[in-house]
Formats: sequence, structure tokens, C-alpha cells
Amino acid sequence: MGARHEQGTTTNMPTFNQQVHALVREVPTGRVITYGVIAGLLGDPRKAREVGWALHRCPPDVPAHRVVNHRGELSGRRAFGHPWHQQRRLEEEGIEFTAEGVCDLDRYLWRPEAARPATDV
DNA sequence: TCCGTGACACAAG
DNA sequence: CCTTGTGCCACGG
Repeated sequence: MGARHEQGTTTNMPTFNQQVHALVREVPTGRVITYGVIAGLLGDPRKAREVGWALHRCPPDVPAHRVVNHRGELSGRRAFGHPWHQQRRLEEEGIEFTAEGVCDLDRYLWRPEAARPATDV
């Protein structure tokens, strides 16, 4: 049988792209996540770049605006047409940004419950 | 099939 | 703290 079933119709194995969407989709309002964390949870922190691509191909169901880099800063590109619009969107959710457009990951970085330690902020 | 690009991360100085 | 260089993987032409 075909050993190499990719994102075919018979295989239930979701592609990296879908895994990213599912994870970002679990991010609650007022919380952010980094590319490295997403890639790491998927099994390879080096695939952080692929996460970016996955978000570029993400459906409207995925709040990609909650995905920031490991520095707590947004991509700052025309990912959404107008970066300011995106930044403001997070502020609307309760996230505070500095003049440099950076947010405190120590406060807003969200992690899945399954991988979250007992210590809570 | 090969090359270039990219919504990134990490190490070293 | 910042800057520079390198690595990894996938997609598009």
C-alpha cells in the first residue's frame, strides 16, 4: 500500500499547518504565544519558521494576531495589512504594550494546560 | 529538480 | 542590553 500518505484523504495525520492552527486556536483572549513554543510543542522548536508560514495560510478561525515572537514583539509586518491594527487588537483584549510594541511574555505568554507547571501567575 | 525567500530561534561577541 | 551570523523546514517559480 502507499507508504507515503501525506495530507491525503485517508490519513488522519494532520499536517504541521493544521497542528499550528489547532494550537493557536486554543489560545484564549488576553493571552499570547510564541512561534518557538508552538513549534516546540509540535516536536521541533526549529520549525518556528514553519509556524510563521502556517499562520500565513491560517483560516479566519485562527487568531494569528495572538502569535508573537519569543521577544514578545509582533512581526511588525504587513501580515494583516496594518500592523498597528493588529497591535491595537491585542490591546483591546487586555494586553498592554510598550512604546516599542513589546508585551511582557512573563505575564501574557500562554501555555497549554497539559504542559503548564503548577506555578501560576 | 534546484534556488530563493521567509509572520523565527539561538549562540557568540 | 544589542548586533551579527548560522540553522532548520516548507513553499513557490
